[in-house]
Amino acid sequence: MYKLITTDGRAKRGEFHTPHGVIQTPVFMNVGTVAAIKGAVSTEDLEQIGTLVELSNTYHLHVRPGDKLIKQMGGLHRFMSWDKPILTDSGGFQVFSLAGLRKIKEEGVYFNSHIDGRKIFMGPEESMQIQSNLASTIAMAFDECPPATAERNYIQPSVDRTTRWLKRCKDEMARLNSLEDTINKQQMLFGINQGGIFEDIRIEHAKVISEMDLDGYAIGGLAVGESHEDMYRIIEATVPYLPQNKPTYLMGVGTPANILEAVERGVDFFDCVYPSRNGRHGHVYTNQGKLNLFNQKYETDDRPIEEGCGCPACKRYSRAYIRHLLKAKEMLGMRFCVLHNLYFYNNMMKEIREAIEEHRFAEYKRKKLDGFNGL
RNA sequence: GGAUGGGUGGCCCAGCGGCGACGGCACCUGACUGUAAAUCAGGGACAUAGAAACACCGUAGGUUCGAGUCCUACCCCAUCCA
Repeated sequence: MYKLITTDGRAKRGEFHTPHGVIQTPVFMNVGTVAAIKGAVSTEDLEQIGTLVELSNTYHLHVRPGDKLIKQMGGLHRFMSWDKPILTDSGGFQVFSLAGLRKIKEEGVYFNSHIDGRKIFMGPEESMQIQSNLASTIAMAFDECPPATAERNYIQPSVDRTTRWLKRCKDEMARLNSLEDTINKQQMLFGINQGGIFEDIRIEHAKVISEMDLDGYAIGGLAVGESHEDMYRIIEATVPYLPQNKPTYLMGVGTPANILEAVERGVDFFDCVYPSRNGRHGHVYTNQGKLNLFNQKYETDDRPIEEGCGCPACKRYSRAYIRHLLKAKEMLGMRFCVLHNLYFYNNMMKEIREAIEEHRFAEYKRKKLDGFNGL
């Protein structure tokens, strides 16, 4: 259940109530695809860096260790010892990212496993069954995420099929939630809007799926190669056609600047691999922009990544030390960078929530963007 | 003193007459958006921010249209013998 606390322009400050607790929005979900945030980040760490929601992936957990195993181990929450909300992505993104290893049909998608090449079939029903076994808080509908380069005549039939798949997802989810041995009988389902960079297709699709009374709605298929201008234009055009009494989730986005722009356009949920992947690659976020700690100029830099930052890395360690760890390929270096970046994102969302509550989001956003220096 | 093997970017090394010199590591730089990513790409042998020109394989000669590659001498390193 989504409760709107206040608005500031089109920016929304809300609370999303789930069986695993309340999610304060806008929120950034921390991505742990295979039930682990890459970079040796533990569940205790997540508690320290202010993580509100963890995100995992249907396709990846189905391939390894297997959703049935996770069900046998009591579900994803128990398996990874995390009792706050978990959102599972449906495998729809893998239709995009593993494009070379799959075939799309009306019934679903045939993948060749990226691990051992074996055939895996995933359609809407399979995705829901897997997510039900994982027992995540929120399940995502199984969609096709087409690339930004896709033309109208590819996008339209793809979106139509995604709509048909969504109906099948909804029916299957209802069936699974009513079964005796389902772990999370209150599993929620978010639908996904598609339509590439074509506003009319996006809007039409938003209208159709809005009538399906789902728990939340996502905008998918962005940040897949289109320009920022196109991305912001599509968000701005689409959000008003999604239910305002439900959360809106912009999938896979993005940079701190992307998030600020999208919050301003009414988005509540975000996720992105940037903070963790960039962290592993030694790129760290600060309010003055992004630093590449591999750069020689940090060799003897005794300052923390960011002065005044409350993350476990900044409270104690210098840029020079972390650079050394990274250069020496010590996992600790990556770990510090990932912890810092996730803290930075989680903390920025907290600041965003406060700014909206105090109706000074526009000013907050402007100052933040000025500081980022094009981040 | 003798024998043998060897000296090629910061390091390890390929090369066996067409090389303006392969590869790895290290170094420098960049990319990464619902994670096939602790990954990927680019750079540099002298010089340069980069490009062009000039230059390059221990040193000095020689043979050859052409030499890192063949020959001679010398210097250095390693191992063995005295």
